[in-house]
Amino acid sequence: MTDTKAPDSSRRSERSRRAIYDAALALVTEVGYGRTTIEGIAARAGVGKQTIYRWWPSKAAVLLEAFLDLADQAADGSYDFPDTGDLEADLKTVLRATVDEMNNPVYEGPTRALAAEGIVDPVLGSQFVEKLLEPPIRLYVQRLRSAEAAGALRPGLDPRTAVELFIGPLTHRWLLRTLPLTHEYADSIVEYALSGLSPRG
Amino acid sequence: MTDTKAPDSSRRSERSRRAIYDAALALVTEVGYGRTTIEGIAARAGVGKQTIYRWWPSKAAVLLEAFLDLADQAADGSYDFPDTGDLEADLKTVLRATVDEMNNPVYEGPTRALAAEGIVDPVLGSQFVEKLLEPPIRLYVQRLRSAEAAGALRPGLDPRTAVELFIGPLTHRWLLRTLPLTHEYADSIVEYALSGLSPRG
Amino acid sequence: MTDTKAPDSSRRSERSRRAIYDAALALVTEVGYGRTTIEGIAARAGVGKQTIYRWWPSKAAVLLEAFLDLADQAADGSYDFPDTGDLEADLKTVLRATVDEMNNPVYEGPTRALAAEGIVDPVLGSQFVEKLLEPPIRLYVQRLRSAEAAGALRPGLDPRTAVELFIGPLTHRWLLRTLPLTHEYADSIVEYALSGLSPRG
Amino acid sequence: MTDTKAPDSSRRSERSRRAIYDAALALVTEVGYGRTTIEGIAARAGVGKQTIYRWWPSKAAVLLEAFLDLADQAADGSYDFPDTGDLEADLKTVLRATVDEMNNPVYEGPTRALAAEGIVDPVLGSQFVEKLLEPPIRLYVQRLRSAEAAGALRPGLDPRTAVELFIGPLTHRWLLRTLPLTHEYADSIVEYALSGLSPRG
DNA sequence: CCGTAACCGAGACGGTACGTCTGGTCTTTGA
DNA sequence: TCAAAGACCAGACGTACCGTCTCGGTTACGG
Repeated sequence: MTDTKAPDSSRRSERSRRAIYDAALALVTEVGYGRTTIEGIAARAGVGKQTIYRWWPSKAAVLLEAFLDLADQAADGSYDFPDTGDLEADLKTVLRATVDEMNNPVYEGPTRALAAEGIVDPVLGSQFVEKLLEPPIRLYVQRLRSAEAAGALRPGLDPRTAVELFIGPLTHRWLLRTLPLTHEYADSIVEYALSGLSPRG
Repeated sequence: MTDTKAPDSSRRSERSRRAIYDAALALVTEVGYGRTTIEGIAARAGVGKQTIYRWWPSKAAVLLEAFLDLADQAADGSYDFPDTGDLEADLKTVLRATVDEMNNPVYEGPTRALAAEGIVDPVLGSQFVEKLLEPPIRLYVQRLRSAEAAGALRPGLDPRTAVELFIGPLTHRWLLRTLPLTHEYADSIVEYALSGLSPRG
Repeated sequence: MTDTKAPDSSRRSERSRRAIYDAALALVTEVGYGRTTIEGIAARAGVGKQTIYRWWPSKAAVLLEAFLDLADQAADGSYDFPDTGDLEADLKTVLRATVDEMNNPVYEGPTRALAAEGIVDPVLGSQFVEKLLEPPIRLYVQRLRSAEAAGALRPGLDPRTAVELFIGPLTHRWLLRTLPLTHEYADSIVEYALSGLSPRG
Repeated sequence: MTDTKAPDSSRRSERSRRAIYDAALALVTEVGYGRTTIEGIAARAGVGKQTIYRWWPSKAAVLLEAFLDLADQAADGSYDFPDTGDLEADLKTVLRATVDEMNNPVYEGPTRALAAEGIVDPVLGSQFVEKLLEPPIRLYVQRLRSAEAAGALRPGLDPRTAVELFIGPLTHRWLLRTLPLTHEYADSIVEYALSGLSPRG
């Protein structure tokens, strides 16, 4: 046995959890992920270190939950994907919004830190993907299916692969900072992906 | 002035540098990036810690150089991009090779570690991009220009954006581990990007 | 404020303290003071370095306490000064014992090291004097006062100065190793100091 | 054989030696013995480290020589001991001068440092004693012999032991800082030692 | 008068230890 | 009965010096 005891989650202090979330997010934005330490979070939250170790396995896990909590509060369940009937316009709307989010300094720091951690740590990575990335991707897939039904897409395409044709390039530029992420770039991606690079017959 | 003194690189020990590269790569593959320490590298290389700190600013910088050195040795100046006249086939060849590299456990560990570090540290990130990513991208751009000249591409496309339509989705799957990276996926990306997702007129 | 935090001494681990004392004394006798390091003490005591730095400001301070602890154990409260009525004999007895102690290799190493450190570091020096040197000196002073009352000493002498007439020369030979420290020397000191160097009237 | 080569002292750079002496003394008075390093001396003297290691075995040896050189310059060969015919007065004159020297901050730092080092390192200690302490002691011995011849001392006394009755207590107070070193103390020592502590017959 | 052998300044090197910081565990204490 | 507080073992951090070792440059003999 490694775990001597499993903590009783019903007795968990809501107060402490909130304080830990707040402290973690504040520290990450103030000093960056690398200089954020568990000791620092505990001190700032007015909480014993053990209270953190009891409930989370790592600094990244704390931050992921804190970030999800933040996102939940912001989202109010408002998750949806526009469907005006014009696929190209809808995709541009969403990708431009994504670009704005990626350029928003409030989210950028923590998200980069989590993505980086997830790249190296598969367990965290899968949580990151499942909880943060998959939900919007599923909305893309839905929208593409409806477009296919409406004859706005070639039939027989794999929707997952198609989605990645849009978000792959964006993520690439964002993570690797090769070139600036702009609305124009988002528009180009949509146009190129829909029309194809080959000359039209 | 930040640096009070710059070391005299003409007196640098080639022997030590090589030993440090070897030790760094070995440790990263054996115990992972997170558990690789500068002390560990120094000990394994039979080198004083100061010899590392004298020449590199961080663990990541050591590893980046070590990895570049490794790549240089492997490459033998063989960098080129196939140009058989068949753009689609050439792109598939290259993307499949990229997939193989990304799945090769020898390169995967250090590359992920460096990418992750670069995501969080802009200075390292720009070096990572410039030294590892840009060279192949420039070959893509060349190939696309030659295709455009041959009438195999729609005229007026931005070649950088076009390149990212291919490598963006691949990088996305690789870094975020959303779905397995296969040759089939590489082929699909090429086909989708060239033909476009919209129904052909 | 210099000290940001003072550790809570009520939660101090007695186990660690003992282990540190033992390790420190063992190392000093085995390899000498100069080659005794805080890292070495910590390793030998099976203790984190911080546990030493938390409670002592320096290697010398650790050793002083360890040595005092050793002396306390040895002493059993047995501190006293002979008073047979024969001042000269009593002084010879005590000075001969002091000579024996100074020649005892078990005590010599640590004591010399502490004395040397105290000579250079006034803070440590005052502790060394107060805790190790003063107690026996006070016994001398008492004995001399009783001798004065008994008419065995010239009246009006400053007892501190008188004491130093005995222990000063001994300490001088011991610290500076000018000539060997023998019982004969101790006897001579007592005789010379009591009778004076001038011809008797 | 341990030393492979002995350096050729005839080719030694006088310039470097002087610069090293100056740097060593300056550093010791500025930052103290403990924080004076061979690297620091070399840098300050504008000298390669090897030039120090070539000619001296240790930091203490450098400082001892530097200090002897300083003393030689100050002394101008003026070494002598007053002999007015009044032994008590002569001794007080000399001891008061010694007290002044011990209290002189210019000499105090380096001398304490050397004494401390000599206490722990027997080789250095014997050099310290032989070169700095013995010469004046020999003058004392001479003066005491002349006093004995003049009938100012009890016959048959061991002059070395007698000398230590004077300088032992002084050294004791100086090194251990038990009580302040004053001219009055010097006078008392002379009086007590000459007349003795016992009541005069 | 010209090599050659040494010292010299400079500083990179393999190391050791420093004192600090953080990770994760274990213990005590107050509410 | 839990959580705050924080001491504990462990060990990496980056720095400072150690003493050794080249490396050119510069004297200063000795053939």
